[in-house]
Amino acid sequence: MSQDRRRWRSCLVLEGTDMTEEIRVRFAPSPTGYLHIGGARTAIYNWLFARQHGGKLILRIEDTDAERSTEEMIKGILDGLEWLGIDWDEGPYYQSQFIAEHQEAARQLLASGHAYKCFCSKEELEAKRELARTRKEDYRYDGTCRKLSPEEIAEREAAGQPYVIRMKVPEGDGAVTFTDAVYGEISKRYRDIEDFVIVRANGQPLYLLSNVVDDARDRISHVIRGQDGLGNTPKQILLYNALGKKLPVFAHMSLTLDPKRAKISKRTHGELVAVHFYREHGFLPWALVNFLVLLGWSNPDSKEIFTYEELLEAFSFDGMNRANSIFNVNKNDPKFITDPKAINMNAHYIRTMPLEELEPYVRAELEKAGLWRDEFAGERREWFLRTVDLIRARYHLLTDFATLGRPYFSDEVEIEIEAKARKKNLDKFPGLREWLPELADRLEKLAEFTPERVEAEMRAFAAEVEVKPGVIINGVRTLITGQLAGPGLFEIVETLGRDLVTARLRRPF
RNA sequence: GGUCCCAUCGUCUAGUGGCCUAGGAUAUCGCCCUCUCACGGCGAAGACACGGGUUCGAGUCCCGUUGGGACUACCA
Repeated sequence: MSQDRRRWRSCLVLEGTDMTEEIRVRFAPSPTGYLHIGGARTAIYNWLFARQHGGKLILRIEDTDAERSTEEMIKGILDGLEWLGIDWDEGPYYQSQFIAEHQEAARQLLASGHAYKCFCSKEELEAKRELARTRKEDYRYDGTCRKLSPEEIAEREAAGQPYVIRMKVPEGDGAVTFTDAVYGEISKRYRDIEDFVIVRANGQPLYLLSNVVDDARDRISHVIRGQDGLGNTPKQILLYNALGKKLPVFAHMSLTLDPKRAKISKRTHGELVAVHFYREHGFLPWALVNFLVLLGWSNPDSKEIFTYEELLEAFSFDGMNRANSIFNVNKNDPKFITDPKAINMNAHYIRTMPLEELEPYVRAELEKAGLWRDEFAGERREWFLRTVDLIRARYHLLTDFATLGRPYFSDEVEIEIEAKARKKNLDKFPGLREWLPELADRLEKLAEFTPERVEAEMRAFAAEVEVKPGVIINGVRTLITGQLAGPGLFEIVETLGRDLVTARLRRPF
């Protein structure tokens, strides 16, 4: 990578657009049923760029692949965006509604001599391609129909021969050259571009054409998309020029790969790469956004945790990395359901965000698990928030509140005891079978049930039965929470309250 | 195969020719804190793909090799 590329990157963004012109970007997913993290990342960058410049984000569904696009498929995408907090200003527009316009553009190209009708059949083409392959030559459409005389064309048309429309790529030594806002100057020689098809034999326009026509109509000023669009950009530029449309600024972003360096996809990774997977597994939307924005982008002072405002301030194409990045998921890892850094970021927000902002998320988890009680939002709200605050530092996912948090929010006595905890804190000291119920009686009689008094009582009790305080303390923790680990015991005791604590202490184990 | 793009710790990355004995984050390990586990604090280990140039000096510039990725459809 050359370093001078960096220098003009920031200027370039402004260069393509004078100040009187609106910044308009678009996110144009095909309706695959759900938003995957690669798409989400693209959407995020577009959204940030629009918001940063007071521009507009247009949502366009590229649904021309009819079989694949259903109402539900589209909804999956929209839900994902909405959950992430990405809002758009126009749309969703549907590419399929503009097919006539795409066809009209092709007619215009035909009329202006920028395109031509090609009567070669698929079979002929395949044969030529095969021949080239056996000869180890590289194949490009040979332009047979480009040389057809008007008479020959008329003749074939009269005979009802089907045809596709091909773009007439300029001949000679020239090249298409453009400056990408991330990748710098990209150049592709005409001779390396074949006369590509823009309209099928059945009259359906191809993506390359549709995309350009749509972007031009929607007055897109900056095309921010995955690097997989980089190779097609020269062809699209040819189309823009032939159509007499102004070029947008192109900004391609590196791709997101899996640990085997393959492009992440629904096929090979399934749910793991779906935004809704993260939603269902207890991610905070902003934590995901924050993580995703860092996948391929960074800022000079290495800041990693951003508020929305900070991100708007900091974001720039200057920080885009041109190298693809790896989304570090290891299926089968019992400890990490996804990239450890993503989880860490989620945990960071869980333990540091304002309690009132966390509250609705925890509530939703508890509701899902049947642990929610209305009083948590009413007379016990203060207790609820304090309890959330007490346990959140060791949770990584919102779902932890419903699983690991169960002993805290449920008033059932027979809380399940983890095997490891039972072994280490209960079984190891058989005396606890007598001591713990006895301790329950003593706690019952305590004048004041405060952390201080409970602690004093327990330590005194430990001294009486001649064991280290830890034996009693850990035994109590295990019996009243079922867990090996957790907050300080006396805080737990205070949160659970006397009745629950003594009840759980008296159960046999 | 052709074209284009890319290459710094396991992963995300800083790096704009001397501030680099290569910095941060995460993950891992250790110590401190402590009733446990986290959090927090401190520390350890861990990278410039390779080879040539250019230069007084190269992670940084150039060339090559290797490796990876994308594009290359009458898919989007």
